[in-house]
Amino acid sequence: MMTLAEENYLKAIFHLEYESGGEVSTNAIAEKMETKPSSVTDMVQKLAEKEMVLYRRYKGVQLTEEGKKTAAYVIRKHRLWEVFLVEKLDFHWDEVHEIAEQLEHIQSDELITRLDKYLGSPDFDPHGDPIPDEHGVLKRTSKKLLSELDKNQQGICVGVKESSAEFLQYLDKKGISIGTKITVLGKEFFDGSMVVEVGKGQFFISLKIADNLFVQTA
Amino acid sequence: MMTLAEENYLKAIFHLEYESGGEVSTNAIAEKMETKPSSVTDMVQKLAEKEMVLYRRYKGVQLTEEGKKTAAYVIRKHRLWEVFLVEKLDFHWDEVHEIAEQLEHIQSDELITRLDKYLGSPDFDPHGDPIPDEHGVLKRTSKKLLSELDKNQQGICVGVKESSAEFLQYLDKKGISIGTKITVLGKEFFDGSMVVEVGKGQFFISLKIADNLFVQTA
DNA sequence: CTTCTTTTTTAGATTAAACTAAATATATCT
DNA sequence: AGATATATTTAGTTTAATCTAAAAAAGAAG
Repeated sequence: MMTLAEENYLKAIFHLEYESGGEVSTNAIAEKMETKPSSVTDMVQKLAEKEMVLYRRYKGVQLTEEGKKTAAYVIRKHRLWEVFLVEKLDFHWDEVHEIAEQLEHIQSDELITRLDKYLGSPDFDPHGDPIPDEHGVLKRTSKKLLSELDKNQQGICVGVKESSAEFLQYLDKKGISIGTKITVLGKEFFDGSMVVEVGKGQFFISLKIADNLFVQTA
Repeated sequence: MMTLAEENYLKAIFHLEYESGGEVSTNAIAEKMETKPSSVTDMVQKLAEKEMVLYRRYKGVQLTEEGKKTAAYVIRKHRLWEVFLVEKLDFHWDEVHEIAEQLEHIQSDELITRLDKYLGSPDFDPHGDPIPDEHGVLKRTSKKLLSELDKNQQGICVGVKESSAEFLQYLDKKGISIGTKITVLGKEFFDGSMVVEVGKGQFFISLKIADNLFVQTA
């Protein structure tokens, strides 16, 4: 069995591998986990003994198949709970992360099987991130930043990159929430600002905003 | 903040105080927690420093008001989650204890407020035990064992004392589940066996069965 | 009111997960 | 290549929660 701390490390390594493609460094893990590199070394050695990662001193870490499966399952649980919190308990999408961070460690396969069915086996969480299936496989997603869209393209808002209270308030004011369709009417080259259409309105959006908003394209 | 272990000790002490009325002994706690008395002493001293219990060496322990409130809240969370598991996820009543044992430690007042509302603010859990309200107050319950009923009395099944798979199968076969009305038609003095009416049927029940079934009386 | 038993506490050790400080690899730069 | 900087690991501590074994207090019995 995995401890809570071990599960959190596996999750962090999983995300880092996804971002970088290859092996993951001790420092990168330490930064993501908000801990010291020496603590990471300790833990990584324990995970290597449990055959959850391949570890070469001074070189880096890589998840084994077993490690990947375990990490994906924790992420699956996290995202399913987020769906539950938003869909059933009416939480706002930016309030659920910390609670899901706790719920993801509840140990009961039966619970997750039933929760998944109860929620209608969703493919994405409230932030637009894909939910791994029972085998740890992630659905391919076409999620990208609004700033990456070109003139005349459109996308559906699926989440935010960093959610400060002010930013979410701004979105509310502009009538943007999950599922809102956004069309790029114009794009300035020199500062990346845009004019977008949302519902019946049109307005200006700065790069800072467009760089912080995830959309899904067709 | 309370740690997971501390919360479990408070819960155990709460239940023991309820059973015995007065102060609780180190040994009693050790037995309930399935741990050694020396571990209990350590923990009880920590809880005393946090002013969750009153502790007099060699004498015993007693919850403070703060300790009672904290324990009742953990129990409230446990029982609300049990309702969720049975009502929403269709778990059987005897499968939910261990999962609720984990869920009860999730820290988020907002979560519990919303969960309670979502479940319709239930007063009892699937075992017929009362759910403490937001202030830690327990609804008075008239829950008793079926074996305590006299001839011609009736009760509504609210739970079981010890739930083995065989026993629950037996109940299923006889058409008894939560909410079933049971009327005592006759009671043998020398062995405590009964004849009961359930729905349209009448049948014989041994003391062993009647001693294991909780009913609520008017 | 001593003696014996039981209960409770103390002292010292262990494990998981973190930390600090020091040592050792690896990487970079002139 | 040699010097310096950076990354990583090791060694030794700390804290929470447990344990075993030994000591001390309380309760029971003659």
